[in-house]
Amino acid sequence: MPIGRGPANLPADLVIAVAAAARPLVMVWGRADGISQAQVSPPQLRALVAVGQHGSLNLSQLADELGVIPSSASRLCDRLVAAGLLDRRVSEQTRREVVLTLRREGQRLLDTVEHARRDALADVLGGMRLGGRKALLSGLEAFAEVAGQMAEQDQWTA
Amino acid sequence: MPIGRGPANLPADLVIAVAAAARPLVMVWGRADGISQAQVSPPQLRALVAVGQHGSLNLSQLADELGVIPSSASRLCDRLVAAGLLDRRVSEQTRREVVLTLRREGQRLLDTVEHARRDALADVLGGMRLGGRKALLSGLEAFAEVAGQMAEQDQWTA
DNA sequence: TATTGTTATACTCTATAACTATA
DNA sequence: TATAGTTATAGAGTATAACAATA
Repeated sequence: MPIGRGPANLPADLVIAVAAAARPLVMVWGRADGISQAQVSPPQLRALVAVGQHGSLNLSQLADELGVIPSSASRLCDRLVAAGLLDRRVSEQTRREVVLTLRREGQRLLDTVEHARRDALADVLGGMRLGGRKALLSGLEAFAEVAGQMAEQDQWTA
Repeated sequence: MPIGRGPANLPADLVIAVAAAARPLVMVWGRADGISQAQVSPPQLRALVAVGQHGSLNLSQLADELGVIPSSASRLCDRLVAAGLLDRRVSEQTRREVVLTLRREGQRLLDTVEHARRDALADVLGGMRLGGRKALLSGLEAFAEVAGQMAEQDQWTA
């Protein structure tokens, strides 16, 4: 068990309840990705998101982010470059690495997806009471803070 | 705009904040799916989840649930049946339909994924304060209730 | 004739293995 | 020699189109 973690006397009921209650939010979140499928496949969208979040990545980093091997990531980039969504050029520092960045069209696609995601969330939030919205936001922020701390810790550990 | 919905005077800031705060929860949720990848591909897992949630489905219903065409769903089922996770038999009522149900191994795989999901959530929940956990649960439940109502409404509309 | 499902074909995603180029 | 990336090959996922079987 990782240091400073573990099921710290958590009632099992709470975990089960959160897992059940979170499903609709996850489904609404994921639905927005669908509007990009006319232009790119789901793996291609994930690649664009990964590059967008980091600003730029090399091929191995992208493969790690996607949980695939570099070979697969390379082929994925072939198609994104061909589609004009991604830029792949040789690094000027170390000429055996490549630098992946979003092209304008790629960023535009991510913006479209993010906009659709907000619309989908707003659709539900609009039907909630003020108290529910406040609880949701503060609860998600508390979750995000702890999750972020753990991600940092993992980075140091690994 | 659908009747009784729409961005009902929602501050744009709130929507943006929720969209940003929800991302870590969605990521933690999705991470659990990874443990199934030794046995099945992501699309295969989605198919098992869909069948598991409905108890049984015919091929067209499964295709609808997955957002693919029946042809693709048919091929997907070929492999799940071959893997011993899914049962496909001709309906006794209408002999041109098939009835898809989980086999014991398929249900066991879903249970494993659900368990991993709860572990991943518990890992973060354990690092949160009591107030944060309460807010998260009540907020998610409020979201889920509204999302559920909208899903019902859509079913009648469609 | 309309509905349900399967099969043939082609393209994408992926891993394994073998390769080239750089450090 | 080790690292970064690409290419060849093969199996899985998908859509389009054509088909068979049932209602």
